[in-house]
Amino acid sequence: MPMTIRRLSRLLAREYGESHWWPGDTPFEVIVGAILTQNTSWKNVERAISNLKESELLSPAAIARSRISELERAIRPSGFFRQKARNLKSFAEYVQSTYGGHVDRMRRGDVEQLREELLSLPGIGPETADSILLYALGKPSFVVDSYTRRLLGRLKVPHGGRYEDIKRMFEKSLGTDADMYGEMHALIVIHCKNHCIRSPICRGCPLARDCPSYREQKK
DNA sequence: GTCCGGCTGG
DNA sequence: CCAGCTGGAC
Repeated sequence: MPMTIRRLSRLLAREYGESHWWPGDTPFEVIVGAILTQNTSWKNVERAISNLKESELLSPAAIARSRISELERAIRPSGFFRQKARNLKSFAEYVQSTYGGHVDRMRRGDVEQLREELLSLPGIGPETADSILLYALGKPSFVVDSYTRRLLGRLKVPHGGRYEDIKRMFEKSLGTDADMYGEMHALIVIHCKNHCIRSPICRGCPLARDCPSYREQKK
């Protein structure tokens, strides 16, 4: 049976249950995490966020008025610290000037327009924009990451290949519920960390029966 | 395609 | 020791 998104979500949910994922005490903290975790393990992001807390640098206002050098020192454990410090500051300044420092006000208005707005900021690409929309603001905007691409590739689920193509494919199959999107993306990450890593661990994989790559390999 | 990067786990 | 990390900009 060819794998569909619907079937994939059912199999992963059965295997891993609910994840209740993306940590963060406030929406702004979730956004900071989304920027810091770019191509970086969450463990290192936790250190960086912990440093920001100790330095009282976890609000748009505080970051907007902080010095880049101060930010760099705090977020150094999360890697790419020079660009991420600049990007954090420009995001904080954007929240200050556009939303009066209130992240919650970002929820108003059209999702597509807000997405474009986020994409126009430095250091905010498609995945980070969608992570912010989904996990910080609760908007139904599906997140596509390298794990998602790898998994679809192994399962040989046909798709256009571009970010927006994959995003739309998931959104068509999953309805318009933000919680469903969040859960699905989380399940994909958990699954790929467990099994669908670069050199796959197919023993015990809940998708093996439906995975063309597994069947090829077994020959 | 290449660069950015400290840190973790094997 | 070194491969890889829930990417993005150029």
